[in-house]
Amino acid sequence: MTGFSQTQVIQDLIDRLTRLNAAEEWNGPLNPSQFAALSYLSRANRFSRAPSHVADYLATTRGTASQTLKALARKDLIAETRSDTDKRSIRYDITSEGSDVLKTSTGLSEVIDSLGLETSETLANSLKTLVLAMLQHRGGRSFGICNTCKHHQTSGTGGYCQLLEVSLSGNDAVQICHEHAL
Amino acid sequence: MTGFSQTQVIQDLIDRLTRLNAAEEWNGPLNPSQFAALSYLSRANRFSRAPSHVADYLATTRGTASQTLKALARKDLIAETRSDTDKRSIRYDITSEGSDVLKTSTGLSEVIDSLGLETSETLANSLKTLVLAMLQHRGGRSFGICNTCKHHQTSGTGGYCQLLEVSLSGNDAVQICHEHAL
DNA sequence: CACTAATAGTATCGAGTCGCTACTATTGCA
DNA sequence: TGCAATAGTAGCGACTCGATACTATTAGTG
Repeated sequence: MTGFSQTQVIQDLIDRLTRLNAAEEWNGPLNPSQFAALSYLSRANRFSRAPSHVADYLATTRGTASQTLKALARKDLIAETRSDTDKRSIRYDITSEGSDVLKTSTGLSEVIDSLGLETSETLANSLKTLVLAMLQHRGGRSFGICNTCKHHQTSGTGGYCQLLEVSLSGNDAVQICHEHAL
Repeated sequence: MTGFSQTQVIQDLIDRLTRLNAAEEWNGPLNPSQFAALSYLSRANRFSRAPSHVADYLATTRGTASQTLKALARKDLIAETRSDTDKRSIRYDITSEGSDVLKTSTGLSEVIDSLGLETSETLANSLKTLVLAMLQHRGGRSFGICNTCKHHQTSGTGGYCQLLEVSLSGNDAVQICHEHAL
């Protein structure tokens, strides 16, 4: 009798998109969680590749993230490096095998590519708004690109982070940082 | 060094949205899959509540869908009804307990509600385009609302389906049908 | 400087997803 | 009548997921 509210419609669309994407992401040897973690590690800078950062980014717990990372390490797609300065912490770097796995394009990316410029522009903006609102709602970090951060200082080749007090390579500066703030 | 392509940005946003939504959907006694299946059953008409339809809608296999539905039935959130005409097929109807579980609002719906009319309108349209493209890409059904279908005929109180050759209640006509076509 | 708290990571548990293969009924069709 | 298609399920192995409990290590405070 009653129709559906706009909120319900959107929620349903997101749910379906989620499922379709997940079905598509069972790509090769990885499941969606592993794929997401691997993809994150490939784009995060060296200060943001610890299990706890992955957990934050994937909106899960440290325990679960730890297991997922161990699974990826078992497959030699990532390699673990212990920190010198803090003996508790670990950093996972992507291996060349890991990079190769990410290169195989998913069904989703093909679909997005076929969407047309204006449509994908609108889509990107809508999604950005929604994701930011979600993050704010649950008090999560936004994880932005290093060189768009208020702590970033340009200097010669790379840059400098005023928060961590380290100099940044050109590569560091264009990757995702967990400390990102505006 | 290199930036990110628009496609990559969108794919990442969808991945994050997926994870945030999934984290939010571990609502009460259900996991995301169970929640999605229950939600679908609450909105599907009586011709569309079989395990295979759920599998189609959730973009998974019959085996997995069967297990998820058994789990929901064990919790008395849905009840199974065997068909009289086809002794192979089963229909799962939502129980009142099941409806109650769906009433608890998720974090996602709260966020969408807070988004503003214009923004949510744009979001809905973008998502619709993307989901339809995804479905087309993988050859899935669109699962539209019964009374927007080309087989639907208005008649007095409810309607009539020319494909299934059955008369429809007013309730049937506003629910999701797996046979939906334009 | 010692002691307590916070933090980083992990192991383990139980329930469940997921793709897959194999299997049983039942129905449709030629 | 017989064979193929269809509907649903069981079981397998790998894995996710939240939760809890645990070990190191580091930070902060008196």
